[in-house]
Amino acid sequence: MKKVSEPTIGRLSVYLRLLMELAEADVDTVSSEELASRSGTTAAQVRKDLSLFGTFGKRGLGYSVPELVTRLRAILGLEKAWRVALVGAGRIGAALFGYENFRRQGFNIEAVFDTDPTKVGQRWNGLVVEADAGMERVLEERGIEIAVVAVPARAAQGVVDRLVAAGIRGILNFAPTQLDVPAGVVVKTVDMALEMEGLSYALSREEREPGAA
Amino acid sequence: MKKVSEPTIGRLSVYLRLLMELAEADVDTVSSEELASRSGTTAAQVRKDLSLFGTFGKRGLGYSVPELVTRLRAILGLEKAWRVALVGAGRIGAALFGYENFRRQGFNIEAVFDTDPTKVGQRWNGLVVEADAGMERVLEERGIEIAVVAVPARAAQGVVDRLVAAGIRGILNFAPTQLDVPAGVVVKTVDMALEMEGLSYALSREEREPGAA
DNA sequence: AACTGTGAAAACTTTCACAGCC
DNA sequence: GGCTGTGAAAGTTTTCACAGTT
Repeated sequence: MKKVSEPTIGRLSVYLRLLMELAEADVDTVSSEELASRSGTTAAQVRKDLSLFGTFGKRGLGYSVPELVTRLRAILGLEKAWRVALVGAGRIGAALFGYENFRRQGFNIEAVFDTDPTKVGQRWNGLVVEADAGMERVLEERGIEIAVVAVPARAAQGVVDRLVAAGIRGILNFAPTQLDVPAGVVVKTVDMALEMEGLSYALSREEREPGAA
Repeated sequence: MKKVSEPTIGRLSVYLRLLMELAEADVDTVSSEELASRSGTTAAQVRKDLSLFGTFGKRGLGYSVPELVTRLRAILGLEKAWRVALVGAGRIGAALFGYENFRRQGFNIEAVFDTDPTKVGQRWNGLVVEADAGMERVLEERGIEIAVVAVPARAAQGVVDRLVAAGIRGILNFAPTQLDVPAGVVVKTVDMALEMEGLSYALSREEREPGAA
């Protein structure tokens, strides 16, 4: 298989979301042009992205919505349910825990950890917040595959080292810090402050040089 | 000025964060190599990124930490305090409201809106959650410049249209949906489900073809 | 006629490599 | 000697444009 870029994978996720909406509305065929306009890209880009994984469309017709949903779910590894642990039961952790879009795509949070003794023992919608100290054992017992790290920046690398040692190979990181992990472990960082600074840059540039995008 | 790419701006934010840590630790000089290794990029990339905005370093020596902090803050538009409104007082809104890194970089949340009558009137750390209906007036009265949209996907476009009509030109969007805005309005979307699907893709690919990055 | 799949071209981003300065 | 600033080269991603299929 050819090499597939990060932005391509992001767009595939977007297409999948749109396709699921279309399927919901009983639309059964869609063109690359339609997918493009709904996802803010171009028809050629949609076709190129999909063509990296096979030929799913019918010339003259477009793509079958149900088929493409199935294909994209397979490509993105969303046919199985992933077992997820949440490390850090603060506000960001709570937000994620309640985030419906996670569950819907098959990401099941099956353990929550925190160091704070006042949080340990709390019931979160049927799950009990567990002490950080027993994390490794619980991860193994429950076959957790993905961890969401929602702890303060200074604690993040330590947590990640323990997760990696416990065999976790996928990490979604909310701590605004660079994380070092060995090859074979995948980290995605969600950095809200960084996006906000991107806005700040764009807005102040518009003030300085009106007309710039 | 030359055109500056999105990834460059993201890296500048990362450099700034590192530089502030270095300044905290009273380090006064740093090389591109050092910045690069701490931010997961290359020395050439650091120098190229900075050189787009001026010549800040000293050959043979490196960069002055305090000077570079000042310069980057100016470049990113972080010298002023931005007035921010939060639309949606759910869990994601609450997480953002308490997020220290926002406040620290000068993003001050000065209004919170929600449609839910049980939320309206709640005190959030000194701020009162206000009814969505009065949003436009409050935005204007308080001179709000940036809005954070943390409402359900189906409500997001409607909210954004109202924000744009009220003169907001910068939006940080947490709703997993494509938003249409006129030219001159900047939207950054934080999409956690999308990042999670990126992890799913990477992990299931490793299972299928071991050894792939 | 409508629309996909895809090589080739264009645009963009990163890396290299070295001259120039401290 | 150490390190920056930067043109030129390499690599990557997007767009174009059209042959091919239904």
